[in-house]
Amino acid sequence: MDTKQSLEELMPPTQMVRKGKWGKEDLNSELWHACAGPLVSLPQVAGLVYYFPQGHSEQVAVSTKRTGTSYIPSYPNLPSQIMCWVHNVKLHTDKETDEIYAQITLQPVNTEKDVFPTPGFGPKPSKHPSEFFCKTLTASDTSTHGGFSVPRRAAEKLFPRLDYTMQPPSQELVVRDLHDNTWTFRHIYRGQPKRHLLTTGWSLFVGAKRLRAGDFVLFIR
Amino acid sequence: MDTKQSLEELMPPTQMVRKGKWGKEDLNSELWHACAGPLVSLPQVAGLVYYFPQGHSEQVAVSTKRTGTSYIPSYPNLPSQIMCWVHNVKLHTDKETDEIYAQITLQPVNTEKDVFPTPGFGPKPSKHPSEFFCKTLTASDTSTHGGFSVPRRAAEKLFPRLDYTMQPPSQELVVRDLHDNTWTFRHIYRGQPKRHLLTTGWSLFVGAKRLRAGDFVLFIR
DNA sequence: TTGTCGGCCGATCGCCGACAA
DNA sequence: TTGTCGGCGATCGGCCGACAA
Repeated sequence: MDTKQSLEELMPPTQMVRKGKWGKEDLNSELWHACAGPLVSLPQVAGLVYYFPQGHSEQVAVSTKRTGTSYIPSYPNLPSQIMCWVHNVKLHTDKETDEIYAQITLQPVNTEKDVFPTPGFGPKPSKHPSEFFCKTLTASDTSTHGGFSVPRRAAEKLFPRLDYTMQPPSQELVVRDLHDNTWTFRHIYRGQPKRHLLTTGWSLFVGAKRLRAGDFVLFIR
Repeated sequence: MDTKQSLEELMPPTQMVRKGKWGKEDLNSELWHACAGPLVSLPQVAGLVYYFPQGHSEQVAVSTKRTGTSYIPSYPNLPSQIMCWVHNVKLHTDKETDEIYAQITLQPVNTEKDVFPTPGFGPKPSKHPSEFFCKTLTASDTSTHGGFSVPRRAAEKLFPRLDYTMQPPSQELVVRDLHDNTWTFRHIYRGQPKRHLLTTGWSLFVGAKRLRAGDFVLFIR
């Protein structure tokens, strides 16, 4: 199972956000979109969209692996697309896997005229964070043998600047995940050649999130 | 959370049964009743029972801790007791906590005459195992520091007899839980004064079942 | 009779730079 | 630049009898 881990830096100390409950809407919305990627944009509440029943049905058939007697009903007389009014859009994250998804409540309408027109319609682009970094975890990253190797650019762009007069330079990174849980990592710059590492605290995170090589983490500022 | 752990000895090697799926009905039924205790007896399928809606509603209200907007509906015109025909009785165990419960399917009837009479009605006592032992776990039992201290009477009555010519006397105990999972424990008789202990394998069981001091285990033969 | 503890030893964790891809 | 490894010290797991409740 691939698990996307998102990390958000709001301000020093660094914060990491993981999929979860939405306490601060702005914060988590940005994180959610960071995980979803730039190609995903959600419809606006009170906007008009087309709902494609067959496409949805096929998605459900693939994503739910039912066994035995259950089956997917088909509705031959259903139109291929249904104009709908967007009642509500709610961002979610799976509490176990941190996988993100959105819950969109739709109400069918016959024509556009059935809906009270609202100025400013149309696909408004969602806010995607400009400062982010995503890394696929290596075997060394998830092993109990050591910590997390931070790509240089990620550390320099997103993490609070280290005091390089220290020997070795290091700091405590306090980070929040999407569930509003906080995690503390030791960020150190050491080794020959020099590299950024997350050491103390990282293994707790790997264990709690059950991360495996191939999963990925996402940092945002 | 208190978790009841039941252990069943069928024949040497010793077996332990924990709440779970019902492969062998006889085996698990006996275990289920061992966990439920002697005061619990279930109605027979095709028998007649009285259903008390208010009592059931109060039970549900207590056991489900709903927060916020949900509420328990009340039906003022419902009779206090409803005569029912027992369609089905199914034994269950929670896969996470091993807590036992029964699912009883009822159908309301107006009078006894609506039901085709069957000879041999009445509360037939459920089979309760005669040879069993139950122990509340101590801090030492669940600690990572050591194993499980077996009460002398339990070991002598339920476990296969040790070969006391060995130094120290010990054997491998293979045990099955209610989910039909098997567990292997080293059973040894040692120490000064001598006592029965479960050592190797016990900590795996404690970890997998997330047992805490205060939970209890139940052995049956 | 049995719950808790100190002692002890081996396994694992986790921090380090070496080295190479 | 960064993934993997050997080295190593610290911690933890888990088996033992001592001791006392």
